[in-house]
This record gives sequence, structure tokens and C-alpha cells, in this order.
Amino acid sequence: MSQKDAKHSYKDTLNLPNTTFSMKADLVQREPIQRKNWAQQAIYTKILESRKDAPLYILHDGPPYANGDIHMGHVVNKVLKDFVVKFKTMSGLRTPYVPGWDCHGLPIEAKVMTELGEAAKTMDKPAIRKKCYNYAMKYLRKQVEQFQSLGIFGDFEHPYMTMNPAYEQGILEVFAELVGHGLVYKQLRPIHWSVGCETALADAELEYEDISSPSIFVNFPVREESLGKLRELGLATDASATPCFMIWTTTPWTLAANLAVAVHPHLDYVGVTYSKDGRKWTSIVAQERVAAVVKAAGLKEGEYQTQGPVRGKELKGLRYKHPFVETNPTDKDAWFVIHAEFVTIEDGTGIVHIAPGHGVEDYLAGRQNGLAIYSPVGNTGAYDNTVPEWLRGKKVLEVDGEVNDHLRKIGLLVREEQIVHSYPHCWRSKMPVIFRATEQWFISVDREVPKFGKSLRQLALDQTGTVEWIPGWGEKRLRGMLESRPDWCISRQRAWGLPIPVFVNSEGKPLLTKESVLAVSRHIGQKGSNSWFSDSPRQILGENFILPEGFSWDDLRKEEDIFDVWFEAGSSWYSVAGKAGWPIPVDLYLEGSDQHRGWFQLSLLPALGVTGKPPFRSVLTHGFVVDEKGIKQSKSLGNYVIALDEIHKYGADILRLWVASVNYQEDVRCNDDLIGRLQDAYRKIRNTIRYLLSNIDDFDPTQTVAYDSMPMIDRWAMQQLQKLIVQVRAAYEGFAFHRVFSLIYNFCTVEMSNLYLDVLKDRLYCDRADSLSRRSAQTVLSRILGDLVRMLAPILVHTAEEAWAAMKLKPETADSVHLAHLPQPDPAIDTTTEEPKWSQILSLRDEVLRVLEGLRKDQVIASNQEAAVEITLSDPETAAAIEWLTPRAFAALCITSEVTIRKGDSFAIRAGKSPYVKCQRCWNFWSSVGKNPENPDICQRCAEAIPSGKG
RNA sequence: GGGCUCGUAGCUCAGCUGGCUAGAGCGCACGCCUGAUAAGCGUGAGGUCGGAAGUUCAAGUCUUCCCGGGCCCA
Repeated sequence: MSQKDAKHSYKDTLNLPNTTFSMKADLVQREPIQRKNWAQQAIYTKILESRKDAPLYILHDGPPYANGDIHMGHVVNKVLKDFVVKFKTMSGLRTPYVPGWDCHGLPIEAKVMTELGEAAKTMDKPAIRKKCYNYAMKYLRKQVEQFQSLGIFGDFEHPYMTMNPAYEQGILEVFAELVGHGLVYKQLRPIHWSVGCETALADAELEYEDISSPSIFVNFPVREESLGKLRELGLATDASATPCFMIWTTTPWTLAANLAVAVHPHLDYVGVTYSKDGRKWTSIVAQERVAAVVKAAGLKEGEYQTQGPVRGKELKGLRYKHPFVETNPTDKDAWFVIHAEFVTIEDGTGIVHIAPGHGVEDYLAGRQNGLAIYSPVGNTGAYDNTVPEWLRGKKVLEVDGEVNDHLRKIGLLVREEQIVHSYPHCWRSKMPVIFRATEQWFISVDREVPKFGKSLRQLALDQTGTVEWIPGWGEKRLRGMLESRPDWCISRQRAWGLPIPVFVNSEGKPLLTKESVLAVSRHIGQKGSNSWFSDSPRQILGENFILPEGFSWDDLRKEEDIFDVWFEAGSSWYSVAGKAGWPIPVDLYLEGSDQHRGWFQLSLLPALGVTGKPPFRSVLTHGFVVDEKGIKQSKSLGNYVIALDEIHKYGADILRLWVASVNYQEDVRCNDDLIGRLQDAYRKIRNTIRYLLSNIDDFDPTQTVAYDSMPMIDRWAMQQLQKLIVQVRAAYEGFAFHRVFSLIYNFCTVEMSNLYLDVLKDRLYCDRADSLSRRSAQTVLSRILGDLVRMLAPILVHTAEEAWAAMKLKPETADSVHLAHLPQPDPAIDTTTEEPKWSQILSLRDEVLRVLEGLRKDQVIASNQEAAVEITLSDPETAAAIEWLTPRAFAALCITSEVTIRKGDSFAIRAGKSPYVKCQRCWNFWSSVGKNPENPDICQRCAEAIPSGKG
């Protein structure tokens, strides 16, 4: 019999791995089948039923916007949520998850209007709204499917939608409460106005982009009547010069609405006298800005003189001539110097042009100084007829050059240049926005809520401490925003949204009371918000509604402003969680860090107004998806990752593993390559599972070996497993999924693959199938498998389920791994006492492996089994550890055939080719080979292991 | 410009209240095995801890400034 033949015959006598769990994952093909399976057994419902009496844990979903395909930001957000829902479920809690969608609002309406084109002009609001509804539904359905393709479980059959009548009713019930508290008011006020979309914009609807604007220095000539005072102050002593207040602005078009100039009362001002265009001027500016102004005017040393200084407060009330408006267009006084604390010496001239209708600070200063809130600009961004004739009807965004030319012509333009600065743009039309005063509805954050004796702002600031913020700085961030936020502008002049339920009579008096809003809410809850446009006030309010004094049914008109969509989303804690009967505050809100200003804050405020409490117990935020260099992803840079492509290319479990692998508290770097690398980790984990499965194929629970009867290395493995369980559970509880990932991945590679599983091969393959030593190893493998698969289940949802199905004996009877529980550490297993010994043993093993590597390099041996090792130990601790383990077991640990230990004065390892013959069955070089007459080419152990008749 | 935040090997992460020559896994290079095989094992090379000052006996860890990135705002 030749050597080769002998090999073949013995291979059949080994207990080689066997499993149906394939090495190749085929995720893209196999995952959809798995999902269909789950759908058929209604896994989501089944899970909830299995936790029927368990304590509730509510992760309340923040609604994504129902347009477009999902992107990587959605993937990160929804997968993190699914991790939470699944691990909480596996911790034994009842964890319903109801996904939701934000359906109203400008993005959809704008898109629909574009699609409709000219046709839109002939359509009424209900018709346009119908189109918008269909558009939202279309994308909602798409996204439902896309989210589910990530293996996310939830009530996708009944998601919440902000355009559902029942949801809308909830919004109005929240609103009614705020109206009842007297927090809602209407006011003329400059707001961000989108010229492109002809609507007011919320802060969240602004995008800041760099644009180039004219930067101009303009002289405002002082009026005759104020010259005396000026001379007294010693500022315009040269009678041949024209005294002026010099202002600086980057929005020349707002000059038409100028009503005052502001100085800082505590700054020093001087007069700068110089010649320009053949005339002499004295421009008054802040002393600290002289250098900059002189430079702007192109004056050299000696070409100007200064007079003063004078304190800004002395200038108050001085009058000037508007550069190009002849008569005051307002019914209040105008064109004089006022004081304002916001004036700075950082740029400009230290004198600020004030147009109360076109800036927030201007507005506040204007109100304090009795100015009109003058805004001569219409919805389309064109001037009205109150401005000088040459400007009437012109678009303000296109008029800067003309204004400048005019100023130059009349000699008042001192300097014009271009500057690049960041400026707000409309998120839809992408056009620069303007500030414009219009009538808007607001929710006050500073009025006291009678019921709670505090304003919403105070309530919010008082209560951020009761919320758990993950990471902790979320609280600081939100507080900073709360402290400085203005009143909430909730009205929008568009079609696609929930109408603000206000009626007005012919005198313009609004009807808006808690009772009226509740009456409307009942109607809309029944018939949906379309009915606002189709039904009469009487139908909407109901026959039984008693109109307050001053209103009659035949003099009642509906207003058509709609709500800011943030108010709708901000009511979800009520419309969804509240109506489902879940306790509020709910346990967790989990969104990107942009939501500190968005959903977190705008849910917090209404909830405080209604309940006096925040809507959430804890708030977890994650960073943004950026490219591989950490730069924001954008279409223009071409560093965009298309989420659906990644899902289709790698499969959901790879994407989920990627999400699990990164620290989401920072920005998450992402590109195709970075995701692709997770395939390596996936394969390692999958193969570990496969190897575990394949080696317990012939194992049944009756063969379980008790921990105390196990070989030391098996006990070691059990201890490592316990440590892993403890750490993984802690990581899950702390939402530190990347710790879960690295713990499990390292366990698979280091403890299992590199060490334990490699070492075990000899015992598993070569010992008698039903030997105690082999059954002990199988006991351990079986435990590890059952625990590992359950710990992985929240992350590798499909793969864990596949493994669960392949397991002949499961730690729990559950049909699905997602019905099972996270493993508990076994308190009977002591993980500390033996650890120091193992530390000695494993470092000695490293030394041995290094020596054997040297032999291999010198071509003395190929495999470690060919070697015999002789170790001289000087350190008594190490010697004791090896003795405790036994040299025989240590040899097995090094996968070498023989280790002999000596004690001596200095540490040494000597290794060489074993003097013995190779066992043709187990490939060890053992002295017992050849001692068995029946099987002379194998060792004693193997001879005993072979079933009779074989070999 | 302001608030919050991040910056440790090619990648993903550890480094607690400052204390041994800064760690892990992957990847990479080289080698081994061919009884986990589109697998498995070993060895090794990789870091001025974004930069600069400072505090300290001692700093990746504290302070200040600067550079670069992100979110939110002006």
C-alpha cells in the first residue's frame, strides 16, 4: 500500500466537519428569500406577541421626508434604530416600532408644481393637493420597501403619515392646547422669504452658500436743521464741506426701505473731511473705523482731516436726507439717528443702515424707536409703488447694480466692491432669500404658559437635565439653541399642508380659540385636511359651534396659510405615541445631530406646552455620512454613495455590519470601498459560525460534558465566552454597537480561529467520535455557537437567522433567533482565577511559535507537528502554569508533536525535527507510531479511535 | 463670524480620573498548510497620537493658540 493510498483510507476514519451551512453567503440572492419567510410568518407581530406581558420600550421613529430613494443617512439612522429595537427585544422587552413619514411640505409641492408646469396655473388647491398626496404615497411605498430590504422589522403595514386625517387631528389638538394657553399670535415681521417659492421659510429650510455681493459705502447727507448741533459737537467745522453719515451695506436694494441709521451709544465718532469728485465732504464714522473707511475711499495720508471724537449717544436724533427717497413713505417719523447695541466696529463704518422691514435687528431697533415696519416688496420679490419711480416693479434681487449706479450718479457712493460671504438660500428654489416683513403666525416661546407658570423657553431649559443625552454634549447643544431661538414662525403660504384653522371676518378679526381649533380638528379628523378647502366654515366648525361675539356665519372666511411641517412632525409624540397609548415621555428618540434644532427641539416645545414635560426620556444622536476624507458628500464633488447600489451590491447584512463597525457619534466616513471591506469581517464571522456548526453535527445534548470535567483549554474557552457575553451586553446597553462588533469580531479571529478552533482540530478530528475529550470540545462549541449567533442577531439579522435554522440544538426553542434572548453569563464559571496562568501559558506559546517559525524559514520543518520542542524555564510561575496545564496539553496548544520542559537558570527554547515517525492518521510525530501491529503506520490514540474493520 | 463637535498606524477602533519603549483586528509583505480549502495558521513591517507653545518630575491624555473636517446658526 502506497503512502498516498494510506492517507486516503485514514481520512475516512476521521470525524471531519460537516454542515449544510454554506461558506458562500450569497446574501444578495438569499436575503430576499429570508425576508419573504419572515413576512409569511408575520415575524413582527409574532415577536410582539411573544413579549405580550413584558415591559414596554418605545423607540419613537422620527419621520423621514416622503420623497426620493433612501440615502446612506437613512441607512445609518434606520439600521441604528433597528439595532436598538432588536437588542431591546432580545433583552426581553416589548418593543413596538412604528415607522413614520413626513408627507406635507414644500419639497413635494415644488416637485409636483415642476412636473405640472403650465397646467398648475389652471388647477385649484384641492387638485394640486391630490397630486401631492399621490406623490407622497408613491415615495412612501418605495421607502417602505427599501427600509425593509435592510432587514428592519416594524409595523410597515401601518406606518404613521403626517397627512393622515387621524394624525392631522392630533396636530390640531396639540395646536388647540397652545392656542388655549395664549401662545399663538399673528404679527408683521421680517422673516426669511423665498422669492422663488413665494413663501416664508423656516430656519430649517435655509441653506447657506457663498455668494458675491456688492459692498458699498454710502454718504447720507445731514439735514440743514441738524447742522447747528453738529457744529456744536465739533464734527463738521469746515463750512465748505457737506456733512454726512456714512453707512456700509451689502444689500443696496434695502436702502429704498431705509428709515434710520444707528450708532452705538458708547462708541466714539469722528468727522473725516476730504475731497471727492470736486466736492468737499465730511463723513461721520466710528473712530475705530477711520482707517478702514479712508482706505475704502482711496484716500492717502494727508488727503483727509478728522474732527472729534464725539460719543455716539450725542448723535441721537440728528436728521439726514435719504439718498434717493424724497418723502417719507410711512406714517411714522423717519430718517434720523438712533442707538443700537448691536452696532460693532468689526466691519463697515460703525453707523448702520436700518430698514425695519428687512432685517431682524433692524426690526427690533425700529420697534424700539417708533419706526414703521416698512417693506415695499411684494410676494414675488418686486418693489411696490411706494418706492421712487425708477425702482417700481423691479425685482429687488436684480436691482443692486442700478441702486449703486444711481448713488454714484448723485455723488453719494463712496466706494463699491464685491465681497464673498455666506448667505441664506431657499432649500428648494436654491435662490438667495430676502428678509421681508409679512403677516405671519407665531408661537411665542417667551409668553408664560398659565398652566405651568413658565414660558416654553424656561420650561425647556429647566427640563433638559431630566433627559439622558447620548452623547452628553447634546444637552449643551440644544440649550444653546433654545437660549437664542426666536418665536416660532409656523405659517406658510403654500397649498400642500395642514391649514392653520383660522377664520376671519370682514373686519379682518381672526377667530382662533381652543374651542374653534378643536371643532376643526374633529372635522378634519373625519374628512381630512382637504375638507378645509371644500367645506364651508359652518360645515367645518359644525352646526352646534357657538360663534364668539363679533362673528356671524355669513361673515366668516377661511384663511389659507398652512402649518410649518416641523409643527406637524413635532406633534408626533402625541399623534402617534400618545394615541397608541404608549407612556409619554417615550424611551428614546434617535436621529442625526441636525435634529437638535429640528425634530428634537420642535417636538420638545409643543410637548412642554401640552404636558409640561419633554416627549422623550433619552435622545441619541448620530453623525453625518461623509466621504472617505471626511468631507461632506455632494453631487457636485462626485463623492456620493448611492445607498441602493450598495445594498444591491453587497446585501443588507454587509451594510448593517458596516453601520455596526463605525462610531456613529462622530461623522461616519463612507464610500464603496469602505463598505466593501466589511466583507472580510463578514466572511470571518460567517466561517467561524460555519466551523462551529460543522463540528457539532454529530453532537446531542445528552452528550454534554460538565464544565468541571473539561480539559483546561475547554474551560479557558468557556471563560472567554463568559467575558464576551458580559462585555457585549454592556456594549449593547450603552448603544455602543461598534464595541459589539469589535468584541465579536476579535473573539472570532483571536480567541476562536487563531487559537481555540485551530488547537481543537486534532481532538475533534482524530479522537474517538464519542470520547469524553471530543464531547467536551463539542459541548463548548455548541455553547459558543448558540451564544454567538444570538449576540449577532440584532446586527446580522439574516445570517443569524440562517445559522439559527441550521442549528440542530438551540439554546432556546424559538423558531426565529429574533424571538430568542441575548445570552446570560454563567455565574458558575469563574473567569478570574485561572487567568494569570493562561497569560503565562499563552505568552510562552507565542515564544514557541516564533522559534518554530525560524525552523520553517530554515526549512527544517514545514508544519509545526513535525517539530519537537524543549523548553528550559527559569521563572517558577511559568513553570507552575505549564505543570498545571501539563506539557502534553501545552504541546497540543502549540499544535506541535512534543514539548519537554526542564527547569534551569536561564530561559531557553530549543526546537528541531521530531525523532519520531509521522502518524498517517493524525499527522503527529509520536513515539507510539509503529507499536500497534494491526496498524503499524498510526499512533496508539488513532489505533484506538478507529472503528474496528476500518483502517 | 458665533455655538456645539471631531482629528491616535492604509482602514475600523482601544487607550479610565496625566505615569513603563502608544495597543488590537483588518489590510499589506513574507512564509507554511492542503483533513474549515474562493478556507486555515504563523512571522513581520507600519504611528513626529492634526500642528505649535505652555503647565508638570511626567501629556495621546490638562491649558492656550493655530490648521483641517462636520452639524447648526449669523
